[in-house]
Amino acid sequence: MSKNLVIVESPAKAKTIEKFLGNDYTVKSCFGHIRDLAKGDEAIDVKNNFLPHYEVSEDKKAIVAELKKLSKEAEVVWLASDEDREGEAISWHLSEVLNLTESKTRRIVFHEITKPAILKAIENPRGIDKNLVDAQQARRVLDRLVGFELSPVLWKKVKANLSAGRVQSVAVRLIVDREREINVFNYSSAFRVIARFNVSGKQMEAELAKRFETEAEALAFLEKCKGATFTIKNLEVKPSEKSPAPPFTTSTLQQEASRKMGYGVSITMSIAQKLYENGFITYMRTDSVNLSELAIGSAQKYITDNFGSKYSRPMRYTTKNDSAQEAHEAIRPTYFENVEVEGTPQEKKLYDLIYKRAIASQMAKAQIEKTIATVSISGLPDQLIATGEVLKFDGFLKVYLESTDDDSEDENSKMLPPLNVGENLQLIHINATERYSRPAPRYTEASLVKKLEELGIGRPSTYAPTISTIQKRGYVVKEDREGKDRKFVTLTLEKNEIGREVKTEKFASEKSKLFPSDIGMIVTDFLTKHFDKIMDFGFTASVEEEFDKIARGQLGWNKMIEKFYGPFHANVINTSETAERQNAERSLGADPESGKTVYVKVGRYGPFAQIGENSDDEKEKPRYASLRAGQLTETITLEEAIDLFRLPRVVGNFETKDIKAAIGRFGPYLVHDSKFISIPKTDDVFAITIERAIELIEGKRISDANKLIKTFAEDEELKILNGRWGPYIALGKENYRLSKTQKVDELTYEKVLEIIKAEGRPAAKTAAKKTSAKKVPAKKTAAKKTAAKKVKK
DNA sequence: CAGTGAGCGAGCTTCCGCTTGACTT
Repeated sequence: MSKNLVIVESPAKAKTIEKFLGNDYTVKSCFGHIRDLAKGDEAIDVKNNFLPHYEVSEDKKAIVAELKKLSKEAEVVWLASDEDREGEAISWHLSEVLNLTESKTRRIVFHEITKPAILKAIENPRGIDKNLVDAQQARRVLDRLVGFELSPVLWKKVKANLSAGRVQSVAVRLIVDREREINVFNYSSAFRVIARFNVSGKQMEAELAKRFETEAEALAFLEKCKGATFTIKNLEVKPSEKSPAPPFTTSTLQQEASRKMGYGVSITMSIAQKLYENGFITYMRTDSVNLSELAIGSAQKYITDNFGSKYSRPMRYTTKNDSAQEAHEAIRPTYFENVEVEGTPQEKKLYDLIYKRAIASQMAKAQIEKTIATVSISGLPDQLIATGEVLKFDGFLKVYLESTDDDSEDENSKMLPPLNVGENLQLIHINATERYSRPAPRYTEASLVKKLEELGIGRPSTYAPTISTIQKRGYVVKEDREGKDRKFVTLTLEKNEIGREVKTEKFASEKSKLFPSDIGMIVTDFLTKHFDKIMDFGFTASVEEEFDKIARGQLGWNKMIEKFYGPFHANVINTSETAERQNAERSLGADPESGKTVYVKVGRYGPFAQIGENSDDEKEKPRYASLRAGQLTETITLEEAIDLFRLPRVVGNFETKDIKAAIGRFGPYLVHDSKFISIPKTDDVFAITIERAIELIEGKRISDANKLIKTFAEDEELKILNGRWGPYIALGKENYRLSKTQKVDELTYEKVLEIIKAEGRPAAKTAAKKTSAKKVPAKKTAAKKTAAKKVKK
């Protein structure tokens, strides 16, 4: 048995480090925290100075037993968990659980997994920093107290199974606040004027510096431009430069993968996890932009060898974020020589992104020459401005261009044709187009992570789980919304005549955006009203300051918790006793048909509308109807609510049974003889005729009849069915895929069993994964081609 | 899978952070 036992957090890390150290060292992983607060409400002894009761987690018992055995046999145990608050606590828990004596234990830390860093760490051991451990205990205890005292208040006042916490509740609040901003947003429009000229065979555009608030003003301007002369009055050439972005942290990786590939944050993390486990990239949960000296050196070598030394610009980035703990390196390829790696298409794509971002961060700035041309208009004081950009030196743009969140109207700078001061331009046309202002955009998963990181809320390891939690609780939904039509006016001056056109555009269409639900809004309002301190965006930052004081030994952790818990707990008790039950009830007005009041509120099965009062009288019973997806009790109008009661509606009678039309969870449907038939998007549920309904029913009968291809005498659960993607095997409720080359006639019972066995899991899942991979928009990842031609501002 | 909208009443839910598999929800 080896003399030294080294314990790190991650097994992949253990494997790497073992190679750096000699035979005298055994390197094991503890897989993160080995102990946590006990499950129930008794985990913290509030009356006894908040004494925490820790338990070894069920899934860690085996590894703890192994570590116990190995540590007994070893002469020295090296605790090499991460150098941050959580890492220090992991080392402390290890020393407690493994009964390590001080003389036998060494605490070591390193920020990068390179041989020199590890060897240097071994030479500089220290003891466990108990102050830092206490800061972690304060963090842990505070989160438990907040979460486990607030959640039950919600069960009592809103709905069962809900949850609240320091991180998740603020995340939901951000989304609720943003939604309301959008709801009350005042759309205003103004006329944007763009002139197009012909300059010795080439075209160029110039924009008026100001916009006109009204159509009349825009029209008056165009009138004055009739017959005017357009002259280049001034040319200004300004050199400028563009710097590469720092290498990825967890948050920036999630943002770019979302913008460039359309991945949700948890997809990105699981792909990155695979790349890490395969040794292709460094650790993917990090808040640091730091690169090891070794990495900087090898990037420099790669860039010089492949692009030339003028492309190399070794750069050490520093983190701006206060809350960063920087226990790891930035996310980078382990070897810059690996331009590509083996793996799934998704893994290859994400690797490519990480690779390019890291290498670009070590490359020279791009040199850009910006030209601003001012165009005067005879007889008018106004001027038009044309801007152009020429890329003088591409630098890092050779490999990578960061994208931005705001999809603002494309102001892609173009090259200008050669121009001279005093030159008269030949006008093609001038457009004055009505443009609308836009509210702040709704959050995507990734832009929410960005916001949370800015506020110092949450950690790299929790961003993705937090986003899942708030969706799982039903506070937030991620979905697409179809845009609405809006009219806008375009005035055009061409050949000295002014034309007017009214066009239609879609606006407010959304793709994979986060929307609050009624419950999300109710819970946010309730918590903000009664627990404003915890819902404050600065709450985490202020407790972090206290944790830092604890870490510096200036404040006892129990003292800090006591100060917080006193008023908090009193507030919990008070709210629990006095606050009313929340159901977001709202009266919308009178139903024009019956004169009864129309309400909306949230019940056990979700939000619904109600006509008439609750009453004991059988005849006076109110009518109910569920709200549809996307409708909120907060914003639904009386008309929309009344509309809900038009369904289900009897379309007519067919084969002695009624056909009813309604809208369910999966959209509009018909029901006839207790069979359900979806109504296609091209039909209107409210207007569908009996003839059309019968046609759909008969169509469904035919496709159902064609569905069954083959049955087996041996097992009546087993069938060959015809589905959307061709024939497949159905066994009970499980489906299995058939290969394309498989001829259905040749399928015997034995053959089918063989296929099922080989598959090992239902075909439906695999198929779903495949399509989702395909759905990802094929946006340009390679900045290579585009970057050489233009630079996006 | 899809309609419901109640209150005689059991026992459950829940936090944030650190790590990966096991596993078909």
